[in-house]
Amino acid sequence: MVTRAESAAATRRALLDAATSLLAAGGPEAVTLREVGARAGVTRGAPYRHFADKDSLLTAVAAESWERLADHVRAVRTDPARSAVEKLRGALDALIGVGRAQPHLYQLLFWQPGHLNRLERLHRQVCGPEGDPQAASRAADRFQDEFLAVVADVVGEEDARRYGALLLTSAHGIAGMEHSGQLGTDKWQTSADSLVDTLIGMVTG
Amino acid sequence: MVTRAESAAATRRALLDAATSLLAAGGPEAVTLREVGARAGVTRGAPYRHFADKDSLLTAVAAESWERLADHVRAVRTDPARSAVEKLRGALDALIGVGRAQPHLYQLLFWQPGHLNRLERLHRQVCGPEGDPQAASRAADRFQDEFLAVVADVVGEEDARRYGALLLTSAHGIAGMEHSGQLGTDKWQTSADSLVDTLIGMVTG
DNA sequence: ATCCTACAGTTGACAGTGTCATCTGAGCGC
DNA sequence: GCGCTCAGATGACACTGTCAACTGTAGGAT
Repeated sequence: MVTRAESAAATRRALLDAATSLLAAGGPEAVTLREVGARAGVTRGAPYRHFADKDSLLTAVAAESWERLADHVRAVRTDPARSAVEKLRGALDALIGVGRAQPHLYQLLFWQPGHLNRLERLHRQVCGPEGDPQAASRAADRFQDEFLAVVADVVGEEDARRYGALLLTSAHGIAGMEHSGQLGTDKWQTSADSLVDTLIGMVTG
Repeated sequence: MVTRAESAAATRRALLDAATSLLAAGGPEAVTLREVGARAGVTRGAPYRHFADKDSLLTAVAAESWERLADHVRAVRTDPARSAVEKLRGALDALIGVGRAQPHLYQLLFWQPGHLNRLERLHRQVCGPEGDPQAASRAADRFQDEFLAVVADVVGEEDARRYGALLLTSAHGIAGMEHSGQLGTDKWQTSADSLVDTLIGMVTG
């Protein structure tokens, strides 16, 4: 037998897994609450016991992904076998790799939180904190902190912010352009990896 | 009195204007064919006489926006009052400016075409060309050509591709991060404009 | 002038969707 | 044991994109 809390936690986990899987397979349009519920073994109304609405569910998925990304960068950063520059490359590749392997999820990471926070933040100020949509922002923050630490190991503390912002935005842009297929053309005669090389060369040279 | 062709062209124009307006105001979710039709003075079924489906309508909106962007960069590039570096700044600001002023449209520019082309290109190969979804890609191509020419004026022909790709992806990343609100935090202590400065300094210095 | 055709636009219908009010039933404190 | 709480089920509603069938008129053919 299982306690009620355990059952509820398992359902919530199953809902998140189902949403993540559907998002990866077919984008946000494919994430329907009915299908999410079905894959989690519940019906369409059940998600509303765990998330305010569909956007909250997707925001929770984004939060988990940010957490994974932050953990990964932390693991890279504390790997004694890598040099500082190799760690930087690992961090950049991590972000771009998500864009490449899971474009829908990647888009969610940078789109949903911003879209939500603009409106929901005001909403939370009125209704009081609910803890949910903040989670994505905090997780993204943690990723940025890890990334900043990696950059600091390469260019030093005082230049970390300046170069970190440039590196992060550039990596984000590379991922986005690659995702939209505008880097694959022979017009630019380059690749994401080559651009990362150039980027790293700029801050180390 | 108006001819039938004139009437149809006017309706198509009104549909595009309505879709553009709705997109700017409330994002893709707010663009409903019923509301688009209502604002254009027709009913919900009318758009299907001009566009295959909702995605085609949005792709047409994206194509028009790419055209405007390309025209703007061309105007900047051929402005005799500006230096080469000032032209580069103008081109970068144009892209970032769209991201700032019309985030939903900006997202459409880089998201929809890539998402569609991946699947639709195969579809067109079977059903024969329809001319519509290609328009967005061609317009985006024209923008990139203009941008490439601006970059060539600064760094020379042979380095234009290499630096052009880096500048374009970086600008895209800056726009995206600013849009998602992740540049506004005091963590980075920088701004989109400041990053553009750094970027230009890197390729000119 | 009359018929005919092409076609822009209308209308009714259908399958899905997110969301909510209401109901049900089982875990758990008393 | 009783009763409360809450996870989940269910019915309903408004709204969406999409298509088949229909209507009316511009404009060429006779």
